[in-house]
Amino acid sequence: MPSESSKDPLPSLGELEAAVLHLLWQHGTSTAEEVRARLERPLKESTVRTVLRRLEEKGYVQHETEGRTFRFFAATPAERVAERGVRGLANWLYQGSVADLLVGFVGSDDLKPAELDRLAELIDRARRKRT
Amino acid sequence: MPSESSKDPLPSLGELEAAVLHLLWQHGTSTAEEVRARLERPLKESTVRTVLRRLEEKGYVQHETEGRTFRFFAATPAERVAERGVRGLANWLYQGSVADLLVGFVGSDDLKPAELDRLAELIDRARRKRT
DNA sequence: TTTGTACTGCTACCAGTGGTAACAGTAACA
DNA sequence: TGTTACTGTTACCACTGGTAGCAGTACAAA
Repeated sequence: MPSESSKDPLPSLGELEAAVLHLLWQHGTSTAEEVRARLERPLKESTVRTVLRRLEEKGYVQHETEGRTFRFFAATPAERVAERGVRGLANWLYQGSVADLLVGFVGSDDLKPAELDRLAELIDRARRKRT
Repeated sequence: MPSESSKDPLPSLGELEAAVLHLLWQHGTSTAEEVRARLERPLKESTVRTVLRRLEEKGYVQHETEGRTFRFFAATPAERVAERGVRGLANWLYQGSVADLLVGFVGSDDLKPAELDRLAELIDRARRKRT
């Protein structure tokens, strides 16, 4: 897949950037030091702050100031990233048809019956809401 | 989304690489010159051949020799790329659960009614088949 | 036989991105 | 007032992807 879903507003992420964003999703608002402490890799704090700043420039993260300390939080929920990703793939491979993209999955053994049920219900609810 | 679904065997593609692969999917086996002629951008043939070679190194493309000419073709069908892509997203965002990925996606209100309908139908069919 | 043409093989260059980090400045606190 | 905790800025390096030139080689026409 292309590294980026063409020119949509969510740029792609490196591995470390992704890991940091994950930590923010998992643990909520955090300081740079907290993020650093949670990372597997032993990194300098300046490294972590650079990554956080880049994530912020890319729009994935925001921060608020508490005293003189920055507290970072994810500006983009995982669902939105999921959506962008799926839509990017669909655009790239199937002229934007999400259904075409997912045909293979829904038809295969990838989804357990319970999951299918859950999806069906969600979709039903979304459809009702939209009428 | 991360530029690559971690360490899976299908590396990410640049924009031109993606365009070339698309042309191979669309038109089937082609020479470098044919690919070049079909690209919107006016590029030197050596450029196109470099791209083809890189795609081959990455495993997306293969070639056969016809006389002294290389004929390139896509080694990976679009469906496989789709699968890798979706699975990569699921791994990254939802510990591998494609169902969770879809749940977040469907819940995000961003699907058009027509897409919802098609998805609903796909899922319905899968459910019926599975009983 | 020579030479032009059509290919491939190899190499290069440059810009952008991401990982990693040092260093300088500044506010606060002991 | 010196140390401590932060932020701001800058740098460096590796890798990737777009773009392309040039050398070599084989075949075909003259």
